[in-house]
Amino acid sequence: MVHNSLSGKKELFEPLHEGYVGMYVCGPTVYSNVHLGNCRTFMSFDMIFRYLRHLGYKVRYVRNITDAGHLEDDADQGEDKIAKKARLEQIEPMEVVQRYTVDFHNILEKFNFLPPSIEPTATGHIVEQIEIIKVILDKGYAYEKNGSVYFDVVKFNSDHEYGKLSGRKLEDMIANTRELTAQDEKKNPQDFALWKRAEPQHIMRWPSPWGEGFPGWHLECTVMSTKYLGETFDIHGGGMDLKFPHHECEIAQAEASNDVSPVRYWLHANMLTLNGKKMAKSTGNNLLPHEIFTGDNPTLSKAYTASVVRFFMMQAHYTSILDLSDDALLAAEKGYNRLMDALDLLGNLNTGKQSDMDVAAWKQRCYDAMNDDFNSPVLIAQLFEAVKTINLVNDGKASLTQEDLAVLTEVMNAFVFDVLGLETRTGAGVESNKLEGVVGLLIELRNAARANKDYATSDRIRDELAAMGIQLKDGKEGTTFSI
RNA sequence: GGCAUCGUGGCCGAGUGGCUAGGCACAGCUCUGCAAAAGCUUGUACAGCGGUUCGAAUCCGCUCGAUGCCUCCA
Repeated sequence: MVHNSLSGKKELFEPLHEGYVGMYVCGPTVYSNVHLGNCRTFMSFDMIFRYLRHLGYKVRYVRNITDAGHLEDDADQGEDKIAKKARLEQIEPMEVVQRYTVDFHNILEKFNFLPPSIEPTATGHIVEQIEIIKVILDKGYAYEKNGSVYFDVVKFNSDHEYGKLSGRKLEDMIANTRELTAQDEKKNPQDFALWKRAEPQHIMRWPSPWGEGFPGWHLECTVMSTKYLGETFDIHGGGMDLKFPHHECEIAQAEASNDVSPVRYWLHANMLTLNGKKMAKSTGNNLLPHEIFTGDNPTLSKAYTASVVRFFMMQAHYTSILDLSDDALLAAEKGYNRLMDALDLLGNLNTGKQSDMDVAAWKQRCYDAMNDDFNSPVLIAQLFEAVKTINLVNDGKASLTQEDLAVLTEVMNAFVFDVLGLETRTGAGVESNKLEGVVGLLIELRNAARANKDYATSDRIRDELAAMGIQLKDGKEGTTFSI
């Protein structure tokens, strides 16, 4: 079952071709550092991609990079975002693209994203974009004006339905349009650009039948999705904010050129807010992904690992608004640690003659959760049911048969690592090995002091390490530490 | 102003017509030289007001509030 934005309901998911899934997700416009909310969207689809693969589907996952054509405002009067940034920073447009594409990939790698099957760029598909504009022009759903080509929304709406995805009616939109200045070229304010004439100072430009220019936003997604997935494909994803106008325009372009509705299931990931408010650079209520890893932001009390953030995001359903705050991350970190502690125990549990847990039923509940519109929070609740059992078995208060433990281990690993994409807490690296040695020595000294009842010394070691942020944990099998 | 989504216990966050979500925090217990850590146990909430129903957090209506889009932002 998936939630289809087109119908507003949960529908049974049936791929177009049995065993295969085509999925397209609107990628970033690479003109600045990737937005944390954007990361959440991609993480949701990464989880969906992972789960579909886990179920055995052969998935072709296409996520584009928009490196041209995203105009500054939807009145289509603005300037290409990338060109603008390049001008401001006095560098080549492709230098901007390169810099932020690399940043995007770095951040996603930290979050343990699976790479998509294809990651096409808008600039790599200028020819295809020009071709589709010709088709739309031929069919009469677009018009050229002074070297620019606009999509004729009113014409399209006369024999198609514009606004069906976002629940808007063209008449309402016309009634609510503000007066915009310099709206001379478009027949209607709702029309959007397929091709924009490049002004003389514009540095991103390509030749076309209508003169030198650059493609309009929306078009690259239509072109690249149909090129790699076909005229109709299974899943189209993106952030909720792209529902209108971007996805609406994609539907219009595809229907105008191919006469078929392009997407069977529209999936929209909801927004991420920060401390209850939307993130915006202008208000300072903003948090960059790398600032979470360093803790270098006024809203955070400390740094968090990528897996903790990922766990935090997976604890909310992808269609719900999620509010990020320091308290919420702190809580998520503890829950994540508890999950990982249990996973560590899994390898050396004693098995018994009977099981105090119905592992088969539990496994089914895990799949039921994910089959219900990828309900990762319910899945996590189930995983914690297993954590409880693991801890009880570890304490000798419950038992599992060898077979059940094997199933439990397999299912836990599959969901935690393969589907949710979490990673273990690794302190790998030379520096941390040294640190481990040093702290290990201090632990030895402290335990020696404790054996001698020299508590002044033992407490001094413990408390001073604590002051440095290193916490000692006395367990049954000895003392461990965490930072 | 229009459209959309949503308002759940101290906090985060599932559920969506009758049966304990889960995590964090708090409390109690176990463990411990004392702690911390860890483990176990407990906690009965659904914005407000009406309505439908044998029964509503869950459906309908209204009010209030939030978030998103409509205008750059995922």
